[in-house]
Amino acid sequence: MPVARPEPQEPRVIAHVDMDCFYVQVEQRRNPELRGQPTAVVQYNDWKGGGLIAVSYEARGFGVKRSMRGDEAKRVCPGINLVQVPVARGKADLNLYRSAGSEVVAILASKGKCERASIDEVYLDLTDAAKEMLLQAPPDSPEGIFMEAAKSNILGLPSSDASEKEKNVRAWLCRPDADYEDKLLACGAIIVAQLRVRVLEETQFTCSAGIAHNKMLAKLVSGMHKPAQQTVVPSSSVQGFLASLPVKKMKQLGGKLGSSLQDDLGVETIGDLLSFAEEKLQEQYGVNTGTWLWKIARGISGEEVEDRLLPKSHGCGKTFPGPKALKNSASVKSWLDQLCEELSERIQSDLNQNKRIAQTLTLHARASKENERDSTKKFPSKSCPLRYGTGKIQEDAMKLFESGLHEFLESQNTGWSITSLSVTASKIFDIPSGTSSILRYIKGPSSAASPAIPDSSSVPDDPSLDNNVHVTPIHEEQCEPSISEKEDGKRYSSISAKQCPANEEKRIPKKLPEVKGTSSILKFLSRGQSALHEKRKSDVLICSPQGPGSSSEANKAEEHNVSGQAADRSNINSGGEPSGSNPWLFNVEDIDPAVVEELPLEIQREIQGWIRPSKEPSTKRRGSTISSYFPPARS
DNA sequence: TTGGGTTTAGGA
DNA sequence: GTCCTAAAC
Repeated sequence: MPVARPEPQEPRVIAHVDMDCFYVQVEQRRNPELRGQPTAVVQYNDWKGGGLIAVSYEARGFGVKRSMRGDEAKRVCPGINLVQVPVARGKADLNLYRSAGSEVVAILASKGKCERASIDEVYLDLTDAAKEMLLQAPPDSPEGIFMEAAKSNILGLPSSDASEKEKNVRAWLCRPDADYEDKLLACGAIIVAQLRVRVLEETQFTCSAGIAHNKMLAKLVSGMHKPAQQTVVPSSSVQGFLASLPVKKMKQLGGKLGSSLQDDLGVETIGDLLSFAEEKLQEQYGVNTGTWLWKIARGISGEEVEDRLLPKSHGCGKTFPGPKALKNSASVKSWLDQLCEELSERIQSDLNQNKRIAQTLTLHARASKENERDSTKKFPSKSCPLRYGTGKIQEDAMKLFESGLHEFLESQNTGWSITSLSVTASKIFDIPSGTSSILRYIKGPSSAASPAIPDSSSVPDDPSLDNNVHVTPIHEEQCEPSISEKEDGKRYSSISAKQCPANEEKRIPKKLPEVKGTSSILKFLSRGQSALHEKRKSDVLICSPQGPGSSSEANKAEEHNVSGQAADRSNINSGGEPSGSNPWLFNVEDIDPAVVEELPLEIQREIQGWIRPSKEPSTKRRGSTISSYFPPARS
């Protein structure tokens, strides 16, 4: 349910930028012969020609719709070019479009706060830039307005023909007698026009945009004049605009809530909402949603533009419709392996390129039982701490699946079939710059010179340091946690030394001190050059993923692993290596527990306080202090 | 076979 | 914290 946010007092300048039929444009850049032609991007094509996921404006002219199949599109537009989404590991591979989206974001983020809203949309908060322009170089003459800005659409600005429209727009954009708000908006429109031109020049992609005083209005109009145009919403035109806007067009009202508004309250347009008291809306939809509805009817939306250029999670999934449904563990496993392979690759590049670590692995599935059409029961999603390494992710995902399947079947002996599978990596945190690896903490700065693929023998102890933990890199399948099934069905992971050949000589930790209830741990430790209490800080990052079975309440996980990662190494696994071989990720099972016990008490206490961050860090500052990233440990 | 694959958000 | 649903593109 939507929630109203407190709105800032000062007027803001917010833009929503939306790429025009983005996937098509990406394909047209790859193959310029497709430019100007009716084109659509389809994924898969064996069944009815594949599903359309993007349609060029030329094809739309023929009546081609996104809801169509390839065959249908061919029927209404025989000349259409159907381009297939790349397939990797038996599933659609969207990486091409993701990276094209990043190119655009990189440009749009240059003028102010930028929020990646989806693969092809961003919000911008241009308030500061607009104020700056108003102060330093306000638009003053109609002729001085450059073309792209002059082609803007100003909501509520009347004009009879095209040439008069442009004249009026030019005049509006530099009206000396305008309100402060309108002047800011005019500057915003100019900035957005400049940005859109840059996007086109540097990526060959066109986009459309909305410019308004809040996200809601910017979003509502960004698609109003497409393609390759922008629309401005002056405050004076808001009420008139909303008065006739069908409720379903409003973001958040496209589904059940919007239907309920129509069916239960007889509300057809946003304007119709004005006749309902806030209290009335609250009793119908709850306090939060009620207030939200009351406000949007008045064009009020306090939602802020988040400063975030990267996605908050990574997921991959695939559906297995009808006859393709998976009916045994072996086929589930092989598909899960494929999905996990892709996921692993993606979180690995996120780590390498963006210095971010994901903490949670979640498995979703849809299932039905044999003989039971419309089995109401849902397949429960399951999650666990995310451990880096393709093999580990595959292993953990399969365990999650099995656990979900048990619950789904409720010990009935019926057959089942899986119609969709997906795995998601979430709770992603920045590794702040200036951190060094667990190696550096444990072994001192010299360890930075470790070989690309070190093993325990190549990382000799340094007797000059009082800390001498043995660390070996993760090798795929090298150290396998054994999962034991208890009577209650809960799983507990444990590790035995003999399963970990590289550590035969070492004692494997039965448990790492008091890392309880957590899935993964990110924690800085401070230490001085030689003495741990020295003021000078050289930060150490440690993250500690466990596996399935260790994340929930009654959990008595007996063992935990830690992986540390050298964030400040420039050549950190550059270029997306197979995840299992990142020499800068370590598992705690590879660390000699005796050494942990030998750590200074101060550090041992720190370790005992390790706990996953309870909330999103309060700020997104990079390189800030420990406490601002990680709230104080509880227990 | 419900456009498929993702991503985000809020509430229980 | 986990899991679910709604919604969007």
